[in-house]
Amino acid sequence: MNGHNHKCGHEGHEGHSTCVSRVPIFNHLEDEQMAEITGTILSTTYKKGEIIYHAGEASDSLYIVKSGRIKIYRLSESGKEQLVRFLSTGDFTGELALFSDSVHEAYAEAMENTEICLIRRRDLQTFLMKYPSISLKILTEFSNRLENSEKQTTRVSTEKVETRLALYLAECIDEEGSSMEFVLPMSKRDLASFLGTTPETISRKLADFEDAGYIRQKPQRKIEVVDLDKLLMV
Amino acid sequence: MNGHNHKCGHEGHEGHSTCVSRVPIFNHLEDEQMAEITGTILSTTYKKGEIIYHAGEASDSLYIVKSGRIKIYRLSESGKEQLVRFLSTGDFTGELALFSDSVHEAYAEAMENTEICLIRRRDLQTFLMKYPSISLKILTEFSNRLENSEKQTTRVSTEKVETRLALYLAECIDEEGSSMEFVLPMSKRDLASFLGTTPETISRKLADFEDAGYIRQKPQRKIEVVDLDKLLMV
DNA sequence: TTACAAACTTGATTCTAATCAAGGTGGCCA
DNA sequence: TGGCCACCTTGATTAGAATCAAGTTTGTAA
Repeated sequence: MNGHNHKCGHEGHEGHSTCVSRVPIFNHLEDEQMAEITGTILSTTYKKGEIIYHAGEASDSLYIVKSGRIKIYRLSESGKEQLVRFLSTGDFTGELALFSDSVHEAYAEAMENTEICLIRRRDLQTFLMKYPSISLKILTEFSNRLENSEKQTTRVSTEKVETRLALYLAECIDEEGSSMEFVLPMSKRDLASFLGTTPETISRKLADFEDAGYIRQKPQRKIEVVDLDKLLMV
Repeated sequence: MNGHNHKCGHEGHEGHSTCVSRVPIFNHLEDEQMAEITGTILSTTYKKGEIIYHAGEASDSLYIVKSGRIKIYRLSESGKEQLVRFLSTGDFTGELALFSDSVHEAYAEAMENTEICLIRRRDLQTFLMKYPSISLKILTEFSNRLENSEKQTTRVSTEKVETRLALYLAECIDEEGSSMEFVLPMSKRDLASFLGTTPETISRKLADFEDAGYIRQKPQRKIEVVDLDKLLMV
């Protein structure tokens, strides 16, 4: 395994003690319950670009992001890369392998320097039986993820690139609150991989949107949506 | 709601009492625990073609298939239908709405006359807290489903139709055990919707495979795979 | 058993997006 | 600050698959 690995918890190490208390799947527990979990957690750091786990590797831990950003991607049967999702603070991954396969099907890569908390399968299963509310949190997270994944499948199956891109931009705006401007959270290259197309096509379609007056592209991956309605009518 | 709905459990109604004991998410429990769950279950029947739930409808129940077959499909933003999965005896659905949205995102339709067991959200949550092992079963099922869904997204995003179809046929053979022959579990129309293509293209690609000597199409949706290796090299 | 509807096949055409190719731009490190 | 590398853009071409349009087959119900 890459990265620097060490036990944490009872050493009074500030950075680590907040690990459990910060993530949604645990922070609803009582203090002493959280402390119990903290005691079993391992902490690891990864540098930008390092692989956290890769497909085919046996898995026996849940990975929780303490700080930093991670991207999860898969390789298709023919070897092409497809971006699945991004994780940031509080998100977790590795769960597929924990509950079924025991082998990772995807790749996890640190996009910047990242701190990860690890819970071993055995410990996690103990906690799940002991504190059932943790399962409810994970079930909620899973069902959201499943919903997203199925929606994505449907879009890639039935919409053309233009529409997929427009919908994606609209979702970025949604998350932004009231502002009509946002920063693309990834390179266009990655966006292409995420939306199931090529960088060239992304480039062209964005240019088309701009020509049509639906959006305005600004420096530093900033995009201003000028006419959301028309964009969504594409 | 469609279908005929009635309480079951303590009436000694044979068909119903086995409802809980037959499904994987419950049948590992003690007899009296299963009996307790059975007491809260509602049973419903649907005729072929009836809609069990539809997108946008509020959801407050988990649906378990007691007998029959169900298909789950979604409509994309532009109104095209996409088949997501099939359920048969012992499978369950409706969970997305239970753990997060509370509104269905997909449609469930009975493909033949079907018996469904319903557990209300409130009851289910009680049981999940009381018997944590149920959560583990559902988590396992979710993670499998998530894995499938992400694999499907990746395939549709990165493989051409020919490859997707070949991979699908190969998976049918896998499930078949040692036989090199299987029956397509759905119409070609549905298969097209499932694989993110059109019936015409399915028809053509299967004809191509047959011409190339990789498969043989027989009456009644039967397909014999003659050369699996070459099929997978497509 | 016939008749009808749904499912399927095949052909011709069009369209979308991938691929190939060649610059351009910008960010970052030495 | 200069140079380099990764990212991005734009153009030309090709390929894959959708669409449109007839037929043909099949399953099913009267």
